[in-house]
Amino acid sequence: MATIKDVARLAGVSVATVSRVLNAYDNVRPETVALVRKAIAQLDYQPNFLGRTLRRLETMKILVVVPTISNQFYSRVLKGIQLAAQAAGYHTMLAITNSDAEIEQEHIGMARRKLVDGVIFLHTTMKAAALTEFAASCPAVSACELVEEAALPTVSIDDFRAALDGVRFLLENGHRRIAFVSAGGLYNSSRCRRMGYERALREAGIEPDESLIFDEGFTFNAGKRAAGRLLMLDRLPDAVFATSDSTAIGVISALAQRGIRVCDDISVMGFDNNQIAEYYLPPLTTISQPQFDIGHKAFELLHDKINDLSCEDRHILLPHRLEYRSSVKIRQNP
Amino acid sequence: MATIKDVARLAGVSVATVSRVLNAYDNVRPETVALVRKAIAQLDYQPNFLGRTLRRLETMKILVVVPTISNQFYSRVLKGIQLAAQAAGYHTMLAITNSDAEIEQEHIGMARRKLVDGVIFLHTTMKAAALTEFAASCPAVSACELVEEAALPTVSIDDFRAALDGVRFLLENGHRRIAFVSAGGLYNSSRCRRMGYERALREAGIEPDESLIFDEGFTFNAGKRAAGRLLMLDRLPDAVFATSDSTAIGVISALAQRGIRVCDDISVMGFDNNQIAEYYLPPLTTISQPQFDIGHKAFELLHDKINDLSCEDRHILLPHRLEYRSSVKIRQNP
DNA sequence: TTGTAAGCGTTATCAC
DNA sequence: GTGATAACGCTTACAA
Repeated sequence: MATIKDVARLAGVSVATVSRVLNAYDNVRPETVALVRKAIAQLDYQPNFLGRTLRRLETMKILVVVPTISNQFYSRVLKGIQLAAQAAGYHTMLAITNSDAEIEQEHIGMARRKLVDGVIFLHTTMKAAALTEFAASCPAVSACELVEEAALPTVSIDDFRAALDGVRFLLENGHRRIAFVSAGGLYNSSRCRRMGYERALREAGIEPDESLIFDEGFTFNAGKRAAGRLLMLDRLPDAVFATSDSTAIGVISALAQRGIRVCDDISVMGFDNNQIAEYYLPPLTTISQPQFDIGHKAFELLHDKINDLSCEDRHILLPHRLEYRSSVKIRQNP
Repeated sequence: MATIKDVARLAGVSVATVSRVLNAYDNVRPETVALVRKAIAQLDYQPNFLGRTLRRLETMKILVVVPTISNQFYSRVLKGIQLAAQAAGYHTMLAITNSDAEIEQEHIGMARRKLVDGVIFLHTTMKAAALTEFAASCPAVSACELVEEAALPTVSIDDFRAALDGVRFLLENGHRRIAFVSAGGLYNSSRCRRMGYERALREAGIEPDESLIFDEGFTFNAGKRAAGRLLMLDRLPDAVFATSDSTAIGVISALAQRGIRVCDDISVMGFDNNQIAEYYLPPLTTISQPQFDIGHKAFELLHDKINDLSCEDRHILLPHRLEYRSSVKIRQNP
């Protein structure tokens, strides 16, 4: 493998000059540039970025810490991050944690060992104090989760508001007994959504009923488990508000096996607006999150931090949107 | 940020000794080890891996080049890779190409610039010659695609055989006019599957009919487009063999909008066995690929190459399996 | 058992 | 404009 020295020797110049050419400095004679270019081509030389990295103490890499990539929600956010990162010349590394706090800790050691310039957390389970401590030593951003007390930039939707809107929609359409299927208290976003759910009920004069609240996780299987528990109730609720499309689908699929048809017998609402929400049968009513934008903005915030560790921590809220499809029975206006 | 020098100074030893302690050499006096450990703790020292990386000329990183991560198939393969890599002390980087050859080329430059120790391609669109050339300069493995003529290790299922089995199953159950919906000639795996499809038909004395073959891609949308074209035929086929679950779902969903019910009116078979195949309504009959194992094996092959570039190129075929679910109408035995 | 010093491939700071 | 040369943080002969 040719190095910068080989190029310098062949071109009859110093390594400093080669470096200047490589980095497009403008204080090199055009003839010299040509000479160096020729040597580079002749040797098929590719700069070794490790040298530059060590010298500059920057890796041009970021780490994205994500619970899973099996859910399309994360792939879309990742795509937003990746495109923004790429445009800024950064490469993206991925750490999958399965929401395991220990694995999460292990991976963020990478940042401390200078393997990456910054970290984006998606739906982290880290608590405010830990996040603050970490962010003090390394540029970091929390996406999808707004942890108000933590001192780091965040970008997410307004989860409270989104759940409020969703449940209000169900109530407006005549559904009164509404079950809530969520990932539980592990995530701040889940807690906010639950508060939104409860607020909407109380607004309608309904006291939240613990027996209608199911914390099972955010997977297909979680939905299936929740449906199993729903079926053990004395009577089915009018509607289910699920905090992810996967969970909603798990619920619908399990109910279908018992011959219960969604929309006719019970309404189900999802969250995220993954592609499958559109293609499922029945298509899912869901709260749409701007997944790509969340990712894009997350990188932007991180980039700002990398360039200036002391810059202000912004908390960005992006808009959600209720996407109506036929999994929810609506009141017919006469 | 403390460096190895700071630790050495504080512990009153040389940097060489600190390095020995860090790398757990056994020729250091226990008292000295203790001294160094104390200094490390006191300074909260974290070794900067860039130094080691440059010195050893190894990054302990691999790059996975993948068309998309929106399809759960890839997330599962990735999980297999990542777990195997992690166990061997490697970190995983991700490059998403959208099957764009140019983007693919750009990313593999990373390997040449020594940013990674090796590359795994998932469903690459690179041709045999290009793969061979690349693999000659950098440890590389092709997963999901068996490119027989290329000189690099591969791991995949036997795509010809898998399609053969799938279509035979449809034929055995009385379906005669069978449409084929695939990603087209871009991938070698698609070509093999098509050959399997045609072979199965010919075995049954049926001449493949070009008007029943649709090359639209492997997304939900591709399935939707294919369904649009299916509906323009004089009469619907008995069954559809789709080469991915997403495509199959796209087909089913679009047909449903026209009131055509899968299983009763037409049978649809998928490929991959993503989770959604189990949770869809109707649940999908599909060819199951051992996604996790493909990923795991791919890393194993790459690891062998990294340790010995001259090691033999193995072509590993992993077993597939037909998963029967209700999207296919089966012949009732009397 | 420990220390000295030469590198790994770059870039940056000086001189000239 | 260009060239020496010192750094970046670490590992590893070799010497002691």
